[in-house]
Amino acid sequence: MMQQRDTLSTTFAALADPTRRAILARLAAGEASVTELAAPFSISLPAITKHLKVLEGAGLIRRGRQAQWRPCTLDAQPLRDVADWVQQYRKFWDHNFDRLEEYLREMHPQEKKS
Amino acid sequence: MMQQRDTLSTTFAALADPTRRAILARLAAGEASVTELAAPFSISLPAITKHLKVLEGAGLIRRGRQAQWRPCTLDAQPLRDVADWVQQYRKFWDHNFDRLEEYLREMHPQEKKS
DNA sequence: CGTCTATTTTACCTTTAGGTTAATTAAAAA
DNA sequence: TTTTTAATTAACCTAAAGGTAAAATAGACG
Repeated sequence: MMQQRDTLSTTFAALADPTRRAILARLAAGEASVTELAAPFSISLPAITKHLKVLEGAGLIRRGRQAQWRPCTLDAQPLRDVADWVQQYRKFWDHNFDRLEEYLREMHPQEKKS
Repeated sequence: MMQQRDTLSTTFAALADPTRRAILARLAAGEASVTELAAPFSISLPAITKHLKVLEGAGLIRRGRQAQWRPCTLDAQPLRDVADWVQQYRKFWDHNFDRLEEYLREMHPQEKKS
């Protein structure tokens, strides 16, 4: 019933699976092929392919071509949006939030927050 | 096929819906009843009840009782876990990450990261 | 060409997510 | 006690998520 999801929903949905988060963690260490990414898991290769499509659809990975391999690389940009979103709520758990925010304003005066 | 999800997966799944994120945003402004939370949306009350159960299951809200009302309040603790998780990837988008991390060490030497 | 390796597509299955309407519970209030 | 307001439960529907096995595609290589 939600045919065209907003970006943040797509990102969160992609992150809501431990296999996919493990794939991202692996890619943080560098490029990897589908078979390499599949190795730690007990699920089938087509299942991995599907997970990779979800991650690609969320813009969290990019895919290349080298012969018959499809090397995957991490793209953390959507994670930045997640960080920006969640940091709105920081004041609800961190009482030192105001000091941190002040620091960020001083440190990166050019980076405007929405 | 995933009968008992890990905490982070449950949290991300709860956040993967715009209605639920809007409910959290509303609760950031303070306690609200179910009817109040439902007001901005065009979906039925039972649907809201379900969303609230998902949020409660993820530990993102708590529910009280006042007469026939069930006031909801925000609990941002799981969002802290999200922030901790996503910040692992900060170096992939933020080149000033190292400086920020250093600052955090100086500012909050008592707060250890996992 | 035929074959091996890497990956995807197809077709299918089962469970879950998100929604509905109608009925029910709970508490206040007339 | 009956009614009104607030919210949930029950029963149901449809679509999407996550998985499978088997077949198909793509490219390297003997």
